[in-house]
Amino acid sequence: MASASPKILSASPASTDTVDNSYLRTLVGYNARRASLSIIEVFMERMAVYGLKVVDFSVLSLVAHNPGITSRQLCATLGVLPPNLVGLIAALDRRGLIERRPHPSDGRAMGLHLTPAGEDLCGQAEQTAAQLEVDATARLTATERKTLIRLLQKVYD
Amino acid sequence: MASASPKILSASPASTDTVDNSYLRTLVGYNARRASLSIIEVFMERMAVYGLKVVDFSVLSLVAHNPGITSRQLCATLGVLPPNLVGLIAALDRRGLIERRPHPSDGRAMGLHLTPAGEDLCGQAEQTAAQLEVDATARLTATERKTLIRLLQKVYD
DNA sequence: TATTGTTATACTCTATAACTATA
DNA sequence: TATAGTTATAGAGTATAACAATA
Repeated sequence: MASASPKILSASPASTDTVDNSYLRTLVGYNARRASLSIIEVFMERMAVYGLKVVDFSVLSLVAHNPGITSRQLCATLGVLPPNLVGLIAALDRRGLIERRPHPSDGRAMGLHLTPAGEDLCGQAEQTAAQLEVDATARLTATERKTLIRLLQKVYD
Repeated sequence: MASASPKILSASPASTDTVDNSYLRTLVGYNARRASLSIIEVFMERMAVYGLKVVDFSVLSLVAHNPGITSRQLCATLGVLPPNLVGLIAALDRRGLIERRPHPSDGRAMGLHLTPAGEDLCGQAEQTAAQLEVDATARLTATERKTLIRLLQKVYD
């Protein structure tokens, strides 16, 4: 965005819209958060088409690749607390995307499974996610994208 | 954490604590969010010593490097909405860390400045942040850390 | 005694509408 | 008319405590 009337720019540091954030930009945390938010933003937009929030997508995808997974395991994997997952699971159940079946070996737990409708929606959503990722990181080459993922995993693994 | 009794691991996919999240790990967004959260977690812990939240630190640092900056400019730079910055600024003012002076050329705005106490605290916090960054990304070499920052900025710039 | 799933609830963060005073 | 700062408020996200059923 080219700014208008740059004539009166004086020596005063924050006079117009020029803010010096060069120090914050030296911090990994600042950059990771900014990049994360910019990708999540696109994620939210495109998942809204399916009526899914980001965490809904994560749940569907994990259930798809781990049929019979329990709520407790989802919580541990996604960093969500059990009480906050209850309503989310119930909503996906009500929409007919997942099923809660009695766990084969633990009477307390429920095994989660995708319904055919859930399989279908999850498949579409995963394709959308793959495309979205490329779009949201369009300034990266394929190699850079791989490097970025490798370094990010090195941080949190 | 070594898991106990791995003997009874059967063919059932999500029987114990083994969850397959390999698909999610192919997504930049997932990895960026996980890495971001793991760094922010350490950030919160160490900033708590100064009674600062992450956003408080960002505000102090931006005011330090941009004396006279306005609330509006902080909002634009940090992605915070104006109503949500009001209480935050007021609290830093009450603590004697920043001052709100009338803006020299715009009667509606207030220019923000650090007090001597604010300068002091911000300096300490910035040093803590620099050390924290290295600790929170200890598995990265200095070169990898630089590369990571460059790629993250390429995503959101 | 410990754990799964659940309810109720509180706290924080983020978002929207509307007002005031200045531009 | 538009913008800076503010108030009030609503909504989403995240947190803890406690309970019933089962291990």
